[in-house]
Amino acid sequence: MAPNRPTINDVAALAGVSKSLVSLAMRGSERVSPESRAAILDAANTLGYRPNAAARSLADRRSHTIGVVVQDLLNPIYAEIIDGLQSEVRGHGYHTMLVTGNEDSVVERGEIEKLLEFQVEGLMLIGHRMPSGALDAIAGDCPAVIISRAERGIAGLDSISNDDVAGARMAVDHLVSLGHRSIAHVTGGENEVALLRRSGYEESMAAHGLADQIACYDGAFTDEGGYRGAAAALDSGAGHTALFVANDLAAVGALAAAAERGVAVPADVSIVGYDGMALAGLRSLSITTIAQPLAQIGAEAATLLFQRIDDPARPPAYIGVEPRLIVRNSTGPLIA
Amino acid sequence: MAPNRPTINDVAALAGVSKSLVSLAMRGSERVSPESRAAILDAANTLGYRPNAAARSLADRRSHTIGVVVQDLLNPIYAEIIDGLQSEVRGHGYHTMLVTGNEDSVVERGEIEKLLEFQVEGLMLIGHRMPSGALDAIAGDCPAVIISRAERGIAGLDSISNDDVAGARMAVDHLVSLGHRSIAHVTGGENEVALLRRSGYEESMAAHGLADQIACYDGAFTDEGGYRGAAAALDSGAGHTALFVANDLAAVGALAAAAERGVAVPADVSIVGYDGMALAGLRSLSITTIAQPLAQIGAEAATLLFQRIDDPARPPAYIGVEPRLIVRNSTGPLIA
DNA sequence: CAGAAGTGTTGGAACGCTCCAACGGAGCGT
DNA sequence: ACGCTCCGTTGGAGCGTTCCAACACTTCTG
Repeated sequence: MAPNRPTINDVAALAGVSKSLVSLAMRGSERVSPESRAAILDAANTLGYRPNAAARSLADRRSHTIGVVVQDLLNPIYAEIIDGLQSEVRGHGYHTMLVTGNEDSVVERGEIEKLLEFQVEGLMLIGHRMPSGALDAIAGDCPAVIISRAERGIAGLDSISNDDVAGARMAVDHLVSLGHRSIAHVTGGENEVALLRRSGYEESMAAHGLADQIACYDGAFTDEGGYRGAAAALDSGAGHTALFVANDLAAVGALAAAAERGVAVPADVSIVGYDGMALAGLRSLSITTIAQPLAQIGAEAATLLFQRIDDPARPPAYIGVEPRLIVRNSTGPLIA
Repeated sequence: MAPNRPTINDVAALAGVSKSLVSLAMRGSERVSPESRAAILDAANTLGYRPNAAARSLADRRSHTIGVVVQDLLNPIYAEIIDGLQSEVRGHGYHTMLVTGNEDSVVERGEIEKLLEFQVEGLMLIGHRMPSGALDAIAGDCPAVIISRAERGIAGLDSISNDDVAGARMAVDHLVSLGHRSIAHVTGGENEVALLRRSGYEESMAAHGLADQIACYDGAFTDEGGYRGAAAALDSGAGHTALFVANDLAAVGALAAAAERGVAVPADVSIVGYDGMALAGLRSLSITTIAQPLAQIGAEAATLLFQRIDDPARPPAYIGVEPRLIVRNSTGPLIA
């Protein structure tokens, strides 16, 4: 810890120029003579000068930072989205500030507030749990994009997500095409995405004339939640031959519940997950899933955000990306 | 986007007091009369005032922020550590700024530089890949703690890690006690932690009189790396009956490689991982592992950091936490 | 060879906040 | 009535930057 960090004035003094010129040189301006530039860089170097970002952002009213709020780091799909995000954001010369909401909308609101105090120039909310009223307010303050949830028509707010209802239908369609009829659903809880997937399940079941077979078991978007829901389904005595589990993480838990009960997958029960997280694709899990293009979602979200930063008045945009069925070894034909 | 964000002066004008008093009130000072406080809060509210963090940190030279650099978000163990961290940091009234190094030491250095420009008051490096020279420099600039790697004796730098060598020995000891002799190691690459685990493996093999059985296959700390290394080990024709894989993520990949080859685990080959990530414990994977107390590591790291912030001159501290063997279903006795 | 057009450089104002010394007025004791 | 303290309050300086108008030179232009 240097007793006192060198400032631009120290550099200027050492280099024998004015602070203005140092400022110019540090930002790589053209209009600094080679000699001055060399002297300045030299001085900066020997002093260990580092520009103060707070002062900079105060002076030019730009923080060059965008805030990313992620619901739950423990779900690897968010990490995959963030990976896609980061490179895009860095490419635009911005810095990212990542905070977690801890699946608690109060904490989440607080963290967002903090980000706004930092004058972030844009906000990306990944898998948020906020009521839409709050979103309204946020969008009024700062360009924002919602990832993983469709929010159409809120002024100043763009969103990108896959079509969860369609995806859920694809899962059921797949199972039905394999001959399954008693297809249960392990839910992801009460959040919006979970509800969409659930309604896709119900719709598709009804469309196949299986309305009477609809059975939902409470779960969550965690391995533990999937375990719990699947355990309930398997222990119900209803004789389900297939499970559509709300997400991949939960599907891993469901696999565990099956293994624990000596229920073979897919011979006795087929399991379909959702999200397409990389881990689920490994041969040792090999979970059939409805995959979202995660990295692409991250990258496109960034694009959306920068477009809005350029033109804040632009009408709200929504990008829907297509989920895709990936058949692996956790599903198989119904064995009569 | 408000055309112009309200400032402390706007609030002061509306409330009919001075900006100094607003400043006091916003920070919850005792010495503001109830009437003034009410008027100020009211004005702030109707204007939608939000203090500017940049201006604040410029003025009082404190950012109230600590920077967290994580190597690779895709490895869930980091998420678990960060979870432990965050609550501790929030509890101290600090905010955290999280960036990823993308497993590239140049990017990592750049991100750290950015954090320092933001005047973070402390730095936590999780699983970093920097040469120690660079660490020296960083520690000179800012209180820092290294997580997951022991760095003893660098002034101003604390560190916390588990004992990777001892952990690796435990893994081998466990396998030997099950009767295995041809125990191969799938490495985690050339980084420091991977090398420690490797040397623990070699030491323990030698100690058991199995020096001639030592066999390392190149892998990485990723599922794909584990897959690759395990594939090489299983295809080598050396008849290994056990694999010690550098981390859990890689062990998942190793499981996949085994499954793909029709090699039963643990009947044909036993597999031990390292880290204790939550996912590995699920019944469907059930990987025997050397577990680190992840959340505890995060929390203690935060404690260490705040101690150093309080007393920057304190001699460097190192906390070693004990890894622990967790036996699951991926290991079993050698079947002759 | 005067005036115009650059080039490189400069000091000062501004950004929005916190800190500090100092203020006036109320309440106290003498 | 006087000074004293205490309390709530205030204006101004300062934090480290960027921006801007203006500067002194040099180099062109007609």
